[in-house]
Amino acid sequence: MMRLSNTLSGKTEEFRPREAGRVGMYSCGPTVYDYGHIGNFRTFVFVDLLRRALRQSGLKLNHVMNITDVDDKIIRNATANNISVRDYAAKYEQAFLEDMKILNLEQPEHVVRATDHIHGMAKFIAGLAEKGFAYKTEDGSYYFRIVKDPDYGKLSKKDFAGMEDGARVDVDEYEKDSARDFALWKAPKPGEAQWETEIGPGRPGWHIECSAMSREFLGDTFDIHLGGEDLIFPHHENEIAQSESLTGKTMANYWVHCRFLLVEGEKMSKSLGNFYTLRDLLLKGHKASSIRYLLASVPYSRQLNFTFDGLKQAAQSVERLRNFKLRIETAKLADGSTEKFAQLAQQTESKMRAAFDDDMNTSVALAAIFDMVREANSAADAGELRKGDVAPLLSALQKFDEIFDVLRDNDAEKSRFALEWAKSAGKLAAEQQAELERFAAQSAALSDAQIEELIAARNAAKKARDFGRSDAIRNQLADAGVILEDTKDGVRWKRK
RNA sequence: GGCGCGGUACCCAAGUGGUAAGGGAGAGGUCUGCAAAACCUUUAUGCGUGGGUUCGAUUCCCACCCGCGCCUCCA
Repeated sequence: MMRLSNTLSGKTEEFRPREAGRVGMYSCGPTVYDYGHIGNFRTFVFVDLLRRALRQSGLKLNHVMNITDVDDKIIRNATANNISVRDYAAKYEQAFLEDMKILNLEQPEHVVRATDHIHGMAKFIAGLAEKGFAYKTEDGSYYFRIVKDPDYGKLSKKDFAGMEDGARVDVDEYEKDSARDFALWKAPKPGEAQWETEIGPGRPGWHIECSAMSREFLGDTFDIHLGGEDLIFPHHENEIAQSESLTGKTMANYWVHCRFLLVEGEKMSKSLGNFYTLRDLLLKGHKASSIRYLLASVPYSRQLNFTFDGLKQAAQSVERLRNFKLRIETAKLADGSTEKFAQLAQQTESKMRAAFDDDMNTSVALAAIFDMVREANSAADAGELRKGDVAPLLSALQKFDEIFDVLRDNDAEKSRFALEWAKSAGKLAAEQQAELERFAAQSAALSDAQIEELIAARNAAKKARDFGRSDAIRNQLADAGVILEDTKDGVRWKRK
């Protein structure tokens, strides 16, 4: 059974789904006002890892993720770019979905747009108003009345009881009863997106969408609510206030938050010049798998220090795992099998399972798989590995990759995608143009059969001790992006 | 100021009241016509500093120093 850090209780707890074998979870998705940055993706990678681990442990998932496609920033940016809010948001929603694919993030069972559920939100607010938790101001906005909710602050551990209502009201907040009250519904303003609803015209506040949509898809109470740690307050606190005030029930049993990502030890920010979108990194030549690996390698309950050195290290680590897989898949081995490898593989699977169960400790899971790789490599070097040993080892690798998903090598096509995107957006630097051409040349260049043919020719040349010719072939293949490895068992090759 | 997290080798990073996982880098080696790649071995008498508890602390307690987060839009 998995243990998870529950912000609500402040403890790491056994995860017990409400319904045996099934888990209902909600994760806060992106606000599509710009391209996603690596901080965003740390959280999304974590959510993806958790999804996969829960499923691997036998649970059936019902996971909802929202896309916030109307908010202040979107409206502001759309206005600045002189396009409609709808078109603006659609562009970045599309980009986000592309980025998810680049990072091998699975699609949640339900990806829901805020603007497709406006009426549900209006209805939700009407319900709150009916119970006295919401009030309407003169301009037609609605606010949540915090003094009505004695539990307010329970997630973020803030004590609002001592704050006398009115004593600290900011004079600028003229419309609200209390400075702490938050917007549920914003009255229409000229030029802004707005909807006609039963509570009047306007647009939803940020917090209400998650309350309304989670309830619609998951019910009054569900198992896990996920998000970045910065959402604890006010966003998640407000979701709880809205949902629990309306239904009188617990909204979610487990509130799990991913810690922040730092860049070179500092908070990522545009002013510090250490702000990177996923696409920035791909255009700098980093592989999608390196990025996913690095983001996955540190447990979510710890801050992750993202560095370019770390990214290189991650690339090496991924290579090591891929090379091992290639090695045991292609090795020429004697028949038979050895009990110790079956045991090793079995133990590795158990260790990984235990690591995931222990609050998604990905570091420990990685240690387990690398231990296996080292032991199996040693044995293979010593000639102890047999044909029958390959299957259990591959099985353990597969279990690993069902969660981490870094062994498939489709990095080149993803980098190429990013380059082509940059080209169409007019952001392509000269060296990136060259890189793009190189990709084009490579993919057009050689078929597998042609590669095999050239390798055979090189082998023949080597046998005839015509090293000039064999090296020329090796260079030709290298130019085409094919890397050769001479091993005891013959030549192994892979595309770069 | 309030609340919370962390300081472990050159870098990233687990972990535990009983003597430091894993990865990367470096060094050495195996393999090779050479090279690359691959693989192996190796690298912290010590886990921010000072006290305390204990037979024993990196792990618990106290103080201090440093870094980070939230408290306002933010993954």
